[in-house]
Amino acid sequence: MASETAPTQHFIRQIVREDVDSGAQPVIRTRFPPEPNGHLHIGHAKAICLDFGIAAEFGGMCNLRLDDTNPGKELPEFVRGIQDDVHWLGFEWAELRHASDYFEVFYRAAEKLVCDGVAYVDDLDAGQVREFRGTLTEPGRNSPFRERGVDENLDLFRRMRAGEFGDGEKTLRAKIDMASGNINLRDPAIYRIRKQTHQNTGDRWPIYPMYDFAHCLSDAIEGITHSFCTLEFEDHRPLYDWFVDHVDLAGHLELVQPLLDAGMPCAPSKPRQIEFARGNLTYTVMSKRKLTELVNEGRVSGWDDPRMPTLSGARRRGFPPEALRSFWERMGVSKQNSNIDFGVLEACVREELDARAHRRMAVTEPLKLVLANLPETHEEIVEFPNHPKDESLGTRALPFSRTLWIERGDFAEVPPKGFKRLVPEGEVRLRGIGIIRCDAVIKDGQGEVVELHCSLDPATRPEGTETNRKVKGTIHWVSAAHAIEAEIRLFDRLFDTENPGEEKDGTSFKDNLNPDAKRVIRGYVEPAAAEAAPERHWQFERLGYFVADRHDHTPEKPVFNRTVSLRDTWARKSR
RNA sequence: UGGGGCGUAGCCAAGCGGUAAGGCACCGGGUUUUGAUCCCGGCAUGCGCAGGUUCGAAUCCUGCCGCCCCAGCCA
Repeated sequence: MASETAPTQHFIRQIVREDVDSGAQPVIRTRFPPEPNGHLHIGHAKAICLDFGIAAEFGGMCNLRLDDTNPGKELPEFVRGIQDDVHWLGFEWAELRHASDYFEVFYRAAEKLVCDGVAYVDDLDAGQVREFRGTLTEPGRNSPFRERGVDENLDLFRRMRAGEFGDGEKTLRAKIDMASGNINLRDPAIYRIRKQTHQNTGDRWPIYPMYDFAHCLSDAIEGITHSFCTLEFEDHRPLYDWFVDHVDLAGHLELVQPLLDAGMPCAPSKPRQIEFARGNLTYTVMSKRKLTELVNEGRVSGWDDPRMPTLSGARRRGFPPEALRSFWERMGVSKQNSNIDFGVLEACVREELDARAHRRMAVTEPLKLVLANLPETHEEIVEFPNHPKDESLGTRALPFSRTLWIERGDFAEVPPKGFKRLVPEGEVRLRGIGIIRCDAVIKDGQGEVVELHCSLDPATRPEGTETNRKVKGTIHWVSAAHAIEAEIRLFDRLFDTENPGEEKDGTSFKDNLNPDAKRVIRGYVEPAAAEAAPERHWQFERLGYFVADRHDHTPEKPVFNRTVSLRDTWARKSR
């Protein structure tokens, strides 16, 4: 396992720490609250790590709550996907909830606001509401329906619930302040009419609560102490507090009775919303709209395409969940908008995989190499360690024979300066075998190198007298007669510009797609690599980290995805 | 003369009045049967700018400048 660096101090940890130490919040409760209207991506992983991580760190609990208050956008397929992704990342929720579990409570809470005279039914349509709202610099005006009496409001609201009105005909609004500089406080909508089937509650409700109303009350219902969300909700916080305070679930437990009756224990809290900055990554996009476009237009094979920044894509690509977690831990949490270098993530992936991926040999661009001084029939099995540093990972049997495949790039007739691999008349070490010398270069009619004839120095074999003789290069190989042909999918960054989502000067983010982000080739792998179970990670020595494809790989027809290449200072230098 | 946030190295980020942590990247060097890993060293006289307070300021005060978010019956 990769070594965990000390947790970086950040403001959220400090706040929670203080609340715990002062006794203000002896038990920490958090929640991860996605809307089930799409798939989770690496950006969501930051929130997941924070929500679940803080709870775990302070001995508290974290719920998974599906914020499903807008029917029509939400699908059961997404709620399943979200659960899978959170589990895969390595977290377990205390309770799985849906905001829709609380619809009855929300409704009662809304009736309470009506009775308290701080909510009213408005007949204005969407366009009129917009006109009355004012602008960023001008105050809004009161709706003509703002001063309706409590009885009329209550009657109207009940009829909204009974389904007597059509979509958009009426809304329930909070009576706050149409002149507020904070537009969220200009009589925000609490309920809208939407006669649409809901993914969890079917056709039971013709009206649905708005996010601002449902979210804070859901938090309170679940006894959430610290409610983390992203920066754009900062100006919603006054409204969050307004609803929590005016509804006052803790002081009106009758509102929560439906939950108690349903056997859902409930001790409402006064949750505190704390905002942090999202984490963006270079060379990719995270917006749901853009990701959806890539999927729908067939630019990628699906939500779990290994090039996608979705969690299912990262999984298929071979990014270990531990790497995603250590990545976000390393990045910290702050309120500054950021654009994190994709290389940091890759470094985390390499760190994790270096520690635990078994080594195997594979050749992606084969060139035949014959060890001419070995007998035609020479064949042996060498025992080779799975890891250069961790002996506990054991060994595997590696077949070796007279005819091998090596990497075409490991031979050069006219070597560039600094080249350490095989050249005519030159020597190089064959990994795990010994030192070979290139005696002859065989070419075809076009002058293309098709075969190398080499001789193996027996004294440099592991049991020989000159095992430790030094040569400058070591190359990898597979035995031609024993190697298994495999499909190898070489993945790279999805986009070839740092900020593909910018779309300046009328360009589309899709113009920045990296055409080489996926290359499918056929190569050869040693038998012990082909045997892998799906999702097994290997390091193909000198090439990179690969994973057996979750869906397409079988030992008979192996398919490996390149997760990330090895760090390559040679390629960088010779660039 | 709308409201809310944010400015510390190329990218993240700690710092909470006592003299700029750490990671990634980058540049040197060492070890190495993976040009990997690992190990050592270098990388902000400087914290958006300008003033002020103080023995002492990235930290406090004032004024500027820059960037982000908000006018859904989305979340």
